[in-house]
Amino acid sequence: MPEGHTIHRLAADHFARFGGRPVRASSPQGKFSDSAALLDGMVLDRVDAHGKHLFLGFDQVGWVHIHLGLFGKLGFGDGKAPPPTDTVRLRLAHPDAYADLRGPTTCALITDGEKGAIHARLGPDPLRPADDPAAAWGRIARSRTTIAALLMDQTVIAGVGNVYRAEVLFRHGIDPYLPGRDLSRAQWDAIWADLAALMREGVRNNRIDTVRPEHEPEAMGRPPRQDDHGGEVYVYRRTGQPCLICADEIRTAGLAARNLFWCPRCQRRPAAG
DNA sequence: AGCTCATGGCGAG
DNA sequence: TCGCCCTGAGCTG
Repeated sequence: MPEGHTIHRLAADHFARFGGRPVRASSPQGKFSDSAALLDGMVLDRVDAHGKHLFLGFDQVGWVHIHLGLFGKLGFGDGKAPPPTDTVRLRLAHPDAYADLRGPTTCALITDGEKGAIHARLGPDPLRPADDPAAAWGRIARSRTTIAALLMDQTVIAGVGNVYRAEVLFRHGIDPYLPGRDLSRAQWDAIWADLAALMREGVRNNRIDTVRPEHEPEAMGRPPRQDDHGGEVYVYRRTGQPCLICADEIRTAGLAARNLFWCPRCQRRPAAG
């Protein structure tokens, strides 16, 4: 369930549970056994997150670089850890808590230099306060690629996934097929600011909510809705359902091997000029 | 038991 | 653009 907000939350949660304390490290599944042996007994002394990349820093050893991919999960537990199941790639534990990592695309022990190379190839992250949206604008403003595809390109902007891209384009009334170069600077600045606020709230609540209070079904005089993914959204996975604002049918289409969702009425391309 | 799908990303053609 | 990697939930039989 990982977009950038999840990763930043996981970084903070790891530090809260394990920071400053020696941890036991193991790889019940086996694929990370050699590195886990190096980490065993070491102290987690810093964490970092950039986009969907999570970094756990162990002094004297290096960084554990984790990317959850589409399927990866990190599960926390309190107290003494139960016997792990055989899909646990990495277990970190001390007497009071444990964390089990399953199904990640990446789990590797890396150096400072290797970590730096990862930062260098990622675009700015709305959740990293020092990151500059101008770096992304430079790519977008001269690209013929659709804005929907650009938002998913982690070298352009880091941390946005399929939910935030669909939702932020809806919130700004932007046609997902609009080429990046046809977006205005004002639109981009508004998208960035909105993403920063939405994702910040996502970190806080550990879920994605994007529906403005005035558009909540109750406020619109409609019965409450049950979303199957845990948060309140306008268009994501609402194919065929009525738009919360205009009641038109939400559409879906494949775009770069992912499902794109949008409202054809609310997200119209500006008249050609 | 087997299929499909999921908030990702990579490399081959 | 496609196939592939990683796992688990929610269907269908």
